[in-house]
Amino acid sequence: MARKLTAKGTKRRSELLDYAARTFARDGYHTTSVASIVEGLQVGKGVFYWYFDSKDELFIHILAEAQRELRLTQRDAIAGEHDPVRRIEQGIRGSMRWLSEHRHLFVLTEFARTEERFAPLVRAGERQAVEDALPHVAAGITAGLLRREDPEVMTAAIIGVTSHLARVLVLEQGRDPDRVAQAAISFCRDGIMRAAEGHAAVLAGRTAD
Amino acid sequence: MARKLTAKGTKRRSELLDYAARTFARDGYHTTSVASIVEGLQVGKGVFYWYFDSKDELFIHILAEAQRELRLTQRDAIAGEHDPVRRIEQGIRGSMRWLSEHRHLFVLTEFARTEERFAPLVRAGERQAVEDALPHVAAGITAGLLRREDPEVMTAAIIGVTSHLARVLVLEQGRDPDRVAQAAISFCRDGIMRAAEGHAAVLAGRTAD
Amino acid sequence: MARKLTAKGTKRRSELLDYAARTFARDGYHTTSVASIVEGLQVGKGVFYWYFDSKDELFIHILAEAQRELRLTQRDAIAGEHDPVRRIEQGIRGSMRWLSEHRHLFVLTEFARTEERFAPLVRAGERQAVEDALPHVAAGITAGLLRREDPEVMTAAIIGVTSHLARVLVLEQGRDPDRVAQAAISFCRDGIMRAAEGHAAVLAGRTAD
Amino acid sequence: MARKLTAKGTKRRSELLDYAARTFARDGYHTTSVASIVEGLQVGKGVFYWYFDSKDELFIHILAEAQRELRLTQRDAIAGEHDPVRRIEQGIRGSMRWLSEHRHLFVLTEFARTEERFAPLVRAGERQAVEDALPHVAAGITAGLLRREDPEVMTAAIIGVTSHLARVLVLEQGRDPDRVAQAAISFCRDGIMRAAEGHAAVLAGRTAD
DNA sequence: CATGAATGAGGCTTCATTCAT
DNA sequence: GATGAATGAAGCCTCATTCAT
Repeated sequence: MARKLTAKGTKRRSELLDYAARTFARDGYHTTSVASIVEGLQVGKGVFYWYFDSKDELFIHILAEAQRELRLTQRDAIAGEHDPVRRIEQGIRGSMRWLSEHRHLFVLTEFARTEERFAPLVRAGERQAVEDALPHVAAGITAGLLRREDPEVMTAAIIGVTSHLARVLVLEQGRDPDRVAQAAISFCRDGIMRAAEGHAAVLAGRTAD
Repeated sequence: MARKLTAKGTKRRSELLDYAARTFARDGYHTTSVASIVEGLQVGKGVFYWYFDSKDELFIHILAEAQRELRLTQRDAIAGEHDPVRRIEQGIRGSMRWLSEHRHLFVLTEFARTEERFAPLVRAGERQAVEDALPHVAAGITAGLLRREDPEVMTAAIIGVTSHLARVLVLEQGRDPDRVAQAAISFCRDGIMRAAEGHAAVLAGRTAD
Repeated sequence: MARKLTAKGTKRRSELLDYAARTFARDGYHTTSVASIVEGLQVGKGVFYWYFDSKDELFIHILAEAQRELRLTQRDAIAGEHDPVRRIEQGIRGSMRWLSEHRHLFVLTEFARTEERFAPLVRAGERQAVEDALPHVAAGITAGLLRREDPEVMTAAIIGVTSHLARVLVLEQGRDPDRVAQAAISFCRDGIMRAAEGHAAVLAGRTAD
Repeated sequence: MARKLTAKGTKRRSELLDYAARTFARDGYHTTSVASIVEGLQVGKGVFYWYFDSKDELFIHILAEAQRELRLTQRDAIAGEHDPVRRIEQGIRGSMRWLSEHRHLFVLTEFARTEERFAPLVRAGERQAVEDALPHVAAGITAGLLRREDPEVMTAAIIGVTSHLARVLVLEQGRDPDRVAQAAISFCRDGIMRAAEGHAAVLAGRTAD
């Protein structure tokens, strides 16, 4: 593609992008036909193929854009923050808010994972996310703030908590994203155990298994 | 359907179920045609429709069966364990092992969420999972073992950690499921923060936000 | 086919014949599958092909049998009657009664006409019906009882009135077949015009067209 | 459907309608595949579904259109005629001519009656036909021109004569429609009995049954 | 005789994509 | 830039028929 677009053209293109993304998310990628997209926008079929090479290309574009935006949001969220723990917390907050505001893009990632031609993109994005967060976790460990565990595992766990709570509590149950972010942070920080003595005892039991 | 099946028939049916599940997982639901399934099993097309009403019905069946099996595995895993915390830990171990052994069923759930005709099933299964785990979390709180937080949130977070680590570390990176389970447990128990003093300080900062 | 059948076999065969005929009539020939027939009778598919070579053969058999029965009914109805006009009347009565009692066979004839492989059978049956009735009409003319018109046309018209009233008034509206038969007879005998002088006048008008 | 069609599109659509109707009539509805229709018109398979939602929908459209046209023809045929008897006669003439000119549509109605999803349409059309003709018959009775019998029965009988003679004499035997129409009229007017004395005698016999 | 299982051609329909205007 | 029309491969499913047991 890479066409030079007029102002009107640019607008058309984002309309397509946005409408398609929402429809894909609501009805599924395969269930949504190109015909239904152009019909929904009241334009001819030619329009679609004027702006995009194919349905797949359009989808990939949506996906890439979503990843880019989420990443920018996270970057903004932690800007000006230097404490590694706070950076992580702000990252969680930023992600949660973005996910709640772009819920339709969330499910698209999920779908993309299920087809081999799209999956690499998702995996790359995920690796990127880990790479982005990893330094802060590592710094936290180095600074003696965080538990001395495999930082990659920790990072993955944080992402797991954040995205799952986003889906279940924010998207499905409609809870307030900031509150949920706070809960995710709290969980990630301290886990479920009551602090103090309890630890040692149970850990002892564990080791005995 | 609900056909009376002979021994041979029962076997065929499972073959179909299993082969289809693996193919759906590998290539995607829509990308896998009924034709390719029967071809893979070297049988005529009619065989498929002798055992299943439709491709959708088959898929739903696979999904339901997977949820049932995972649930049974979890039940078995915590059987004989009375301590709530240990129950949770064993639940995580059981789930992780099952997910690693049935990785193909994992991705199917992910896909199912992306189409409205399948999504309700997934959501129901997820609610079920929360309901199954919730009592143990609640019991842990009552017993003074767990932090006094919204038990539903905690449960969801545990599930989020478990499933995400299963995917990223076990399925994608091929790590040992038992080790990953242990890591998940550790994260869920204690979070990322180094115990002791750190807490109060940062929490104070948090409140000031 | 032409298999030697045991007593049980003969019964099975007519069960199939009857059930198939009713189902064909209710749902249509193509819409009724062999599978649905054997299922409705709670037998295996082998049974069907034990008694009949094919679905088409079965249908043709039903058709032929129906024509034969109707013809026998008509023969019985006019037996012992020597007056040509009365013979016609009794033929109408007999037909009407038979049609009302075998309504499902009625619609099958209608369908058969729409496919070239069955149509000849229907046409042959219809020719037969005309040939059966024609002599009585001809005799009526010779005897000076009936109008001196093309007897074939008259015969066809009588059949048309009978079958159409059977369908609309008896089958669809549920009226009493004997009453309808009487109405058909009355119409065929005297037409719609009031007797006497009216005729000439209008006929004169007609000729002037 | 309800698509905006260009001139070319409108033409295509009629081609499909017409070709399909003729093929359905010649070979039967089920025996005619969508594939054979588009092949016969030398177009791609998609063309069919560009203009119609389904094979069934197309068929229903053909049916409805045929009923509409026949009705218009009848209306035209009796236009300018005020005498009820003449109206009936002209109606018969018009119908006969139309049926002979659209013989392929005739058999389609017959088929439609044999499947429950189409049958209501046919029955509705038939009721309409009766309703259209009924007033003239009733008027004829009131005016003392027609025999004082149940007008609905008379109407149905007239339709029965007309359609049956159309099929047997015009379509199957290829006789001249105008001549057949005249014969139908004659039959409907006066029946088969020679006028005058015969009546009373036989009617007496009838009553004695 | 009878059953459950299997076959595979063929039917209807969808849909990404292309094209003439 | 845009439209309606067209293409045709491919998908899901049905069903008459056959076969092993």
